[in-house]
Amino acid sequence: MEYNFKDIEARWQKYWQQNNTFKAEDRSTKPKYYVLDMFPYPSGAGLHVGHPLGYIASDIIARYKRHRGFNVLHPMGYDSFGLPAEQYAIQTGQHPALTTKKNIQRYRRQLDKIGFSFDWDREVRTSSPDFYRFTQEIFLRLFNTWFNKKTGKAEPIADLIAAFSFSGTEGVEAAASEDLHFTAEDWNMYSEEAQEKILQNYRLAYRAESTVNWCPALGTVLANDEVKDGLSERGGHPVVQKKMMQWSMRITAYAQQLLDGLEEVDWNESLKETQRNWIGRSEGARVEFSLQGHTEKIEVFTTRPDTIFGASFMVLAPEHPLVDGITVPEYAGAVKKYKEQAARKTERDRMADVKTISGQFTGAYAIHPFTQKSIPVWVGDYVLASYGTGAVMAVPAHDSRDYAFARQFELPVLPVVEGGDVSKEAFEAKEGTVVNSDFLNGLQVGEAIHKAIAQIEEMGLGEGKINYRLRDAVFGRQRYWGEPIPIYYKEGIPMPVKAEHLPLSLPEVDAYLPTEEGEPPLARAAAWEYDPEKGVVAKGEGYPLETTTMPGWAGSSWYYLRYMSPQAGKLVDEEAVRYWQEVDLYVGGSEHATGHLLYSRFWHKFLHDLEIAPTTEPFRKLINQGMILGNSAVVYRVEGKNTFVSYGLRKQYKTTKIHADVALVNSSDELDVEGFKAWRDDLGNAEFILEDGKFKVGREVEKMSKRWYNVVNPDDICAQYGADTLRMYEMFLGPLEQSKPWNTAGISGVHGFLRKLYRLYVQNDSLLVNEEKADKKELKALHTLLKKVTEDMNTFSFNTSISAFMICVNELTELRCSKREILEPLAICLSPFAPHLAEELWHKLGHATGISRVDFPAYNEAHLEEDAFVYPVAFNGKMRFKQELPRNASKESVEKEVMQNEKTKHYLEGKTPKKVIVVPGKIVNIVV
RNA sequence: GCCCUGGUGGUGGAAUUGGUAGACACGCGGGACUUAAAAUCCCGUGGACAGCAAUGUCCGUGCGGGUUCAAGUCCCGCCUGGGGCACCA
Repeated sequence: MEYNFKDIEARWQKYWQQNNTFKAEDRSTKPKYYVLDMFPYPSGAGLHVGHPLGYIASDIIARYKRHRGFNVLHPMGYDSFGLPAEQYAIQTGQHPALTTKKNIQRYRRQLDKIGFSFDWDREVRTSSPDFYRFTQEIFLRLFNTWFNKKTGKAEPIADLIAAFSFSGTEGVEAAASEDLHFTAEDWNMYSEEAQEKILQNYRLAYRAESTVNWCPALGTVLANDEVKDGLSERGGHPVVQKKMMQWSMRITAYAQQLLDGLEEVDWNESLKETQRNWIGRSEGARVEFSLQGHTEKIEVFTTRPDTIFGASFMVLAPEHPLVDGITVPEYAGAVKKYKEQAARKTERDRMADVKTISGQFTGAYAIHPFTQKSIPVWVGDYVLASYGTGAVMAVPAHDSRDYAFARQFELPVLPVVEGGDVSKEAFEAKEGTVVNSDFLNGLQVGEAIHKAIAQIEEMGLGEGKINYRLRDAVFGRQRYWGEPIPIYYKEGIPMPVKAEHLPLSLPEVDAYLPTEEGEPPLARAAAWEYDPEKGVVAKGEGYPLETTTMPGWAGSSWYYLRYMSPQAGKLVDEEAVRYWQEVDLYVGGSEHATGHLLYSRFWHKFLHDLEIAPTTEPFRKLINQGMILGNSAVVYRVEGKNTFVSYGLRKQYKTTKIHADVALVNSSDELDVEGFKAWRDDLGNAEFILEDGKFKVGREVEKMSKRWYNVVNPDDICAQYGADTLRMYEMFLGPLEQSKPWNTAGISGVHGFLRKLYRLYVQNDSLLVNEEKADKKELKALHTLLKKVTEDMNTFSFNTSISAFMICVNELTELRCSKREILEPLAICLSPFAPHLAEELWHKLGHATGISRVDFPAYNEAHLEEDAFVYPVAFNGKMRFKQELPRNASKESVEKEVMQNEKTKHYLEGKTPKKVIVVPGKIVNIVV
């Protein structure tokens, strides 16, 4: 019997399930290893071959670590709240819970076929009330916490209230939306409502009027990372800026820690860089400029305080609160008009419009703090209200945007750093000698920045300051299919739902759309009010409950902790968490760099402050698997006709491209014409212009998507070649972290390898394995493989491991080696990659128990050694011939042997070499 | 514009980190077995030139320089694919 993967795979998948083979222990004397995949959103389309790529890699590591004696936690679950299920519900009226359940079942079936070693007892689903009650608990903990800058930690809001009633804001250093000042008397006199309003300024989960990304098509707000180029990431709908009362997360409190934490994790550089860019730390100074005839001052933030003497005008954002107050009557009309015009522009317009410079003079003047000269104050939309202070001191000589503005409105340009020619463009380099700057003259830019800040602080004009680009994350979504926010409103004051009433379950609604008044879907629920004694009650019987739900990233920000104790009746079981600590290896796509991976670090640091999470970072090592791209097939239709032309002849016609289903194309790019005709109604009577009797398609590499008909389903591959072939082929395709197109053509090589390997053990239904002693060559073949695989486990270079397997098996086949001494370790080594086949072989070798926890065979360097080294002999660095020499020969004797060789003499042509270089074990180079 | 990454045969990709470039696989060409096909096995396969031949010589890792006995690998200057940030002061 040939290698019958169908039987083998079905048998061992059943065996693993029945024996609970991959159950992880929460208490163990073994060392632990936690290897995690980013859990999927169970979409209706099911899995394509790109999805399992990362899961296969993590499964290889998980299985390998088990062989190495680790207690491995390798769980899987579903990120099952989300927009697609909800939109499907809107269209069909089906409850999203139902479609989600169906999709999960399909995912599970597909995953099971590939033979992963997940501990399914630990499965989590973010949309399950058993899970989201704890997501809600974390929300309440965030609500009840403020960030103390002095300790660098989250602390109970009660402590802050105590501090306020004792000494007001004096001595309090808190992360806050606004810098507030009041005394203890003030605080104690405030109404409860006023006090709560102030507390919202400090809570880590808080409500605030903020400018949000509103997507009218989706009817909801979006976080910054969910917006790409002014369009929603899901669906690509336009997004506009809108002011709304919103729940937010004070992630900015942790900006510095999120930045610093990147130093201690083992992630790739580009991902760290993406997060650094997103956090966007910039060092500089806050400086106040007085205004002529006003007591208010304009505050600016600058990273170049050294250029302050070059400040020749100031620009306020159109939304800046001082604009109206300082504008002189004769400019009032023009300023008003300008502000309106700016307000009409969406974020997208502004971005598309970077080159048009617009602005308006206010008629007001500020006073330069050092020269006392008056400088004009303008309004301009290139200054953003949301960053820094919403105002800038313009130094046109050394900032290109200020420069463009100055040129447009003919404002003075004063160079203060040597090295540029400001007649053409701004000189922005952070180097050179400062000039025309009084006490800064002669200093280098770096020194001047420090001195300027020192002087600004001494004169009480401001201070050194660090700004971050990172914004607080909008947390409320006007949607149905998400975690309800456990808050009710008592006389308008947000109050936490009591712990005993969690989970606050999603109510039934009659439709999944917003109400006619524009309220979120939850406002439709018949029972969506709250009584602190009874819990959720019907309309009119309690206080109104919050109607927005949490965003998609809420559940995924802590699910990795839940896997440690998935059945615990509390957030986490302390003992389990103490044992598992953190995720040792996290595998997932880099598209989550500024979303999930940042938010979960934020929550983790918060939970660490509460002493729930033992570590400061959640994911020790992170690997981004590349995307598997689709290899689309395109056919060329002659314009205006229902005639298609083969790829090679397309240039002779005027054609348009049409995607064809890749299932209709064979590996030589030939189209199944009859299948294509039957594929779509309009193609039934299509004509085809062939080349050499065949119709060829063009190929294009694109994202794998239903839309391009280029989706390859792993089920089909499993049916045709088996899961082990699929697993190995996906790894063989190329480096894990690289994106690459799927190409089914190459799969035969890997499949052939597995059959060849099988034939080492079994032929004609009988076991070939014998008990003879292995010889040197056979041991070398095996140990070369063991060494390569062992080393590749650290670098995730599974593609080269598989090459090593092929070399080893080719060699053993050639040697006709079927010795147990070789084949037993070979089966274990294969187990992480092709687990079904490895189990089968292990069983055939006579072992009654499974292979999964058998010790991984160690390689022995002694078996890799050769009796003789083959030294390449080079002349002037060019290789000419090779010479075999004893392994333990000294440098000198190698040199002597080589110099006496006939060929050497031939190449030397009687000349004496200038130099002879012997690199032991590598090369001999003779320089003539 | 700034930052991070890559660029190697017809294709996917190797190369012990400065030491025989192109491992392994696909594809292609040739052969064996077979009535035939499938399957399997063997040989060849970067380019150019010379030779009946074994073989030999030269050129070759995006481009141009440099360091070195020796460069895909290190340094300088460009070109180019992918990703991130972006009127962020």
